[in-house]
Amino acid sequence: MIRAVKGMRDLLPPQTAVWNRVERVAREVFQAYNYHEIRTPIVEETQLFARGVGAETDIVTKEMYTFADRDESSLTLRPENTASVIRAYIEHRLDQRPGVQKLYYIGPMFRRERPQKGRYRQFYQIGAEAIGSESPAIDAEVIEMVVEIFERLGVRDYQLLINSVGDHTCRPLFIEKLREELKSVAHTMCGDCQRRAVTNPLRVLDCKVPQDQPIIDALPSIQDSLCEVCRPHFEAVKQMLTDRGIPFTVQPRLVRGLDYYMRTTFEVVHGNLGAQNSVLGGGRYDGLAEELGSKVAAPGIGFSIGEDRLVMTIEDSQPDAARTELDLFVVPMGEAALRHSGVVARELRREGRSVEVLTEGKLKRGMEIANKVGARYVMILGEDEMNAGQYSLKNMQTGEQIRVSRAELLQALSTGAGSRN
RNA sequence: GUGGGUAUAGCUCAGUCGGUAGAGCGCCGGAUUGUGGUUCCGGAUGUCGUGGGUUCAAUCCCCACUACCCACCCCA
Repeated sequence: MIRAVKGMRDLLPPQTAVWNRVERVAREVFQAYNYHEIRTPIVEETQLFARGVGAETDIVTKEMYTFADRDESSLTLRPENTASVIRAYIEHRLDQRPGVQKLYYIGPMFRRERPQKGRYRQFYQIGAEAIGSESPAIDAEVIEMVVEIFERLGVRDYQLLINSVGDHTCRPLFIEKLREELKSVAHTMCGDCQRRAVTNPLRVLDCKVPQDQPIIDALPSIQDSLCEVCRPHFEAVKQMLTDRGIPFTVQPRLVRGLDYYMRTTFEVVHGNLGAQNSVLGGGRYDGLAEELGSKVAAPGIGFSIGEDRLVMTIEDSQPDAARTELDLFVVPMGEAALRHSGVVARELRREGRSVEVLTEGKLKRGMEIANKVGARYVMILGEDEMNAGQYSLKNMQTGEQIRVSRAELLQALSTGAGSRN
């Protein structure tokens, strides 16, 4: 048997109904904030991610699907989409368009990690980028927008964490300071931290080993090291979130794994997700465009939602979210009735009803299937009905059955004929 | 890349102290000639993950492998 490759899954109905709802709501929110869709290729030159995401990051060093094209150029399946969006922004000179460019995307990303709960090798992200402004007002608006998506989806029990990781001026200074401090205490920490203390001191702050927590608490906080530019920027973001009544927690230990983040970073975590409890991550990336070779600056901020994880939380908390809907199930009896059913079904479908016509099997079989697929109504079309020029319409919820003419059919479906009030 | 767990029907699982397997749900048919949901009756489906070893005999014991799940790492 040929199976889907490791870490890549088939999404089947009725589960796909949840995915569609998530994507529909996201698009509605993006529309409300004047964000417009961008679709970039799934394959890019490997260089884009090496330079954009960071040559030393885990994503680039060990998680990318990279392969040689037939002309020997190195291509990579996108592990994330921000680098692509910035590439497109530069390539198509979107800086020449008026105002801040507000773009969103929905699509699959690829990282070759060991799969586990909430982590797949092909996973889906819903993300947005606001490019062309350094204003903290944009940061606040972007964060507000993600909260709006969660709210409209009815997701509860999530927590918004924010931080500022500084910029090219203050972050290197902070890292040095941290490295210094760690020299004296690292040997008392877990093995991973001892390694990180040398390779990537910021990640020490992220350590979850309980014994290390008191030590980490005593380490310097980035919040105390922000420079004259970053500090007021972060203060303004917090103020504007407070203005909007959006609850948040400042998490000074929040460090993101992609090199391009600077100043504002944020994350949304949710319980019931297992170890991978981060359902959204984002932040500002003011130097990214230049890193990718742009002559013009393109300061921006963006986020991406782990759609797989978001869908998981909704499936857990809203069991009826995965439900398919069918307005009418038509059961014709005989060749003439089948032909007639096709014509009537087309009419109703054009009026926006979902209609299914039974093509084989007897009436009883039709009723069973209609019941199992959850059809609201069944229309029976047999000899009696054909002769009378009327259809039998049965409300599957109440069991009530009435006779309607072809002209009355649509109205009967709309008004919920046969239902109890 | 590392660690732990699990592999038996479509799904969730039981089971055989070694004698080639069962339940619930689901699916199909019947009781019902033109009426579903409840009920009753009946049915189909498994190379018991793969390969090797021990044995008269292995789904069960031993070895190896593979797959899946969870966790670490890291991230969405």
